[in-house]
Amino acid sequence: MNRFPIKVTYGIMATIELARHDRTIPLQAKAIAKQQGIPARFIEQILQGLKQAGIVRSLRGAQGGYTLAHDPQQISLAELVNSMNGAGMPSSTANGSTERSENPQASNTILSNIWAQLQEAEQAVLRVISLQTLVEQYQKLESQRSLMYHI
Amino acid sequence: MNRFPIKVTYGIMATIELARHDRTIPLQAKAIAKQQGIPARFIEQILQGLKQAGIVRSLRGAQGGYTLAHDPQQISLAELVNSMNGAGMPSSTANGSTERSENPQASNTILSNIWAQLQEAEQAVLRVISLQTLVEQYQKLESQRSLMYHI
DNA sequence: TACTATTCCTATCGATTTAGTAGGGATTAA
DNA sequence: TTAATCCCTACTAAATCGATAGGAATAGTA
Repeated sequence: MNRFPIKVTYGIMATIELARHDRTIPLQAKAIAKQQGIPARFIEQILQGLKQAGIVRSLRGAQGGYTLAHDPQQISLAELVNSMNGAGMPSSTANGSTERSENPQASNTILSNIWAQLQEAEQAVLRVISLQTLVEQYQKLESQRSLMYHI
Repeated sequence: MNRFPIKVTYGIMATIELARHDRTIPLQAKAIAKQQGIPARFIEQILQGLKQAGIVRSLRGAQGGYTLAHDPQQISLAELVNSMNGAGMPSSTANGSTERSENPQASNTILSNIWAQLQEAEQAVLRVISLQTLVEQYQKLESQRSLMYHI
């Protein structure tokens, strides 16, 4: 059961697709959408966010498209997920303080602290997974799938 | 920054309040609401969920209310959080399969696996924190707060 | 130059979830 | 019998999620 927001899921699928593609040739949003079965106009938005985060580069105009800004080994899943959850994404709240009331209650202090621990535990998992690893897992699963059809 | 759903936050606040209270005497939803500044009709619903999960017991009628079902040392934060996120809560989807499409894509397999790792990391953090610990932290912070007023 | 393919920017929209509110029935101590 | 309490169900406003839509800006190519 994958409970990542669909935006995060799509963003990761897109970067996997970019990583599998020749990095010297831009890959179009439309091509990624078709390949991975993602709504084209939606993946455009997500790619904008990934660009803002410096994870992908873009080239406009005919023959334009997107390329990875760095080597797949240098991109951690933490970077990917954080860039799509947090600020900088098109649909993120531009507002400065949408914080929940921040009452100085003891319970709030305690829960904020526990929340921070959970965040750190999550980051620890995500930091050790690279895009390269994802691509390798992807290729493996895809080749298994093609073997299935062979039987 | 506390980003637990407010339902979870309130539920934890309520159990802390119950743990601070004489366990042989039921504490009313209304009293908890007043003490912790939670909407009374809302905390009622949440307490229903905690009851279904076996975390609190209830007594109906005049002089009724809620008591903890177990010793605060025996109740982990994992139990609390899980009981309020998952099934059994009044507002949970009773529907059997609201799963997201479950397409057999490789990317979905990979992300499901990573999601499971994140869940386990979260549980590992929550399992080692007991309600007793929360109460101790709460008392400490409250006493600090009363010292502040003394200066 | 004109044409076409592409990214980029902003707005809108329907469905779902969240955070409550509301009404009233069931139960029980006094 | 009455008042206090939990219990059950429905409703609702606001936020968030998962898109869709229109069109401006840019760049390669004929």
